[in-house]
Amino acid sequence: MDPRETLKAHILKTAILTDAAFDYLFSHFKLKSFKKGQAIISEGDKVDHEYFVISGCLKAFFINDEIKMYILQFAMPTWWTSDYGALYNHTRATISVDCISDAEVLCLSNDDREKICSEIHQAEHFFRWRTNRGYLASQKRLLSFMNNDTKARYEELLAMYPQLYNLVPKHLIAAYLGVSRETLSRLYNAQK
Amino acid sequence: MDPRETLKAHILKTAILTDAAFDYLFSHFKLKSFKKGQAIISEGDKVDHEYFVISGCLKAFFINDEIKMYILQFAMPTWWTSDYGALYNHTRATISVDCISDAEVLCLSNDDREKICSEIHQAEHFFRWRTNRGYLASQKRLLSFMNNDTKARYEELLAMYPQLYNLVPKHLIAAYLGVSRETLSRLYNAQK
DNA sequence: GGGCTTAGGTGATGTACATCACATTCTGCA
DNA sequence: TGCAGAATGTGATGTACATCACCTAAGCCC
Repeated sequence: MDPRETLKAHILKTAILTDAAFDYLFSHFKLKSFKKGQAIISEGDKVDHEYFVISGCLKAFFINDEIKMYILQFAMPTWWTSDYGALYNHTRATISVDCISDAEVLCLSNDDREKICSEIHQAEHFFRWRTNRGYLASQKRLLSFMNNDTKARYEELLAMYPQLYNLVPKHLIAAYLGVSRETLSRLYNAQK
Repeated sequence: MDPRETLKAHILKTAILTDAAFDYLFSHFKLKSFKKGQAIISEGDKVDHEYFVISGCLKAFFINDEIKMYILQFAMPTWWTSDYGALYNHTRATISVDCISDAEVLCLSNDDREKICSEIHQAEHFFRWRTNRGYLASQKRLLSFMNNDTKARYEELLAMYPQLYNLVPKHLIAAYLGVSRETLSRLYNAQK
């Protein structure tokens, strides 16, 4: 769970970096610890960092008309999260991020990412591939939304992240699936 | 509508390239023309190219259990499309691409893209930003799916792409919105 | 450890949508 | 130009889900 080694192993899966280059890159990250329930990005905030999860679990979510919450992403260790729309377009946060459990994250500022990307070709390569994976995951989820009913999406989610079942309260799973907590409850309590 | 100038203007919005570098990059693209209705990628195909639309309109879609079609993307001029999952993971196409109207596209192979990205840092930069924009669009659409009803999504789509209303048959718009053609028909024929 | 907050279950009811069925128009092409 | 197939409209009916209302059980906190 060493932050430096976690990030290093993660990046070296897709990029080739000398130790010196990685050390330089790593010097731009700041380690922060958060408590369960603590907010990292709140709606309306200025957003200038993205976050790499070392331990714990975050959620990135959107709240509409002050009532309903939709979860865009559960961020587990080695996942990246932020309000990327706000981060890239320099607008205020519409997506919030907070901690489902105590968590440690590595923070990287938008400016530093762009600086590193322009200085180190392989860093740009890494971030291209990371974004690409995010794009494919998002597209897959979109298709699943159009194509599958709630039950199928629920089973798909648990098959992909079995830890979630114990880690995350059920109403948050409902908010990820885009259904009411009542519907989710009825789903897995149904006879058969 | 010169293909070379269209691509050049598109790329120079996010990357800095000398004329020579752009010429080199451009030499890897092949121009192809397609007729309305013609398939570019069919389910089960080996996928090794992505496509930059010069003129016309394509659709990228998924068909489930041989019956229902879901449209992931209408690709208009200066848009990129492919089955990126298959392209990056070297698997067979699950997403198909075909032509809604006659179309001209520039084709770039996966190998050539990776080659260019490793040779030209600014090309890697461009493709990172392109993917990033796709990711943000996909995330926005996902949120819209969870948060808005069909009518709101229909109006959102037409506000963003007014040309679609005349260019694209309504049952394809329904397939993009993820509702039945009947529901869409009733929606905009409703009194008021 | 009593009370308060949060998570979760369950019934009753309403609604947006799918589905099926069929009618009507449009369009391309032999 | 006339016909086949595609696109579109519309009614009747079924269903998955939301919503509201209320209940129980499990943290958590001074």
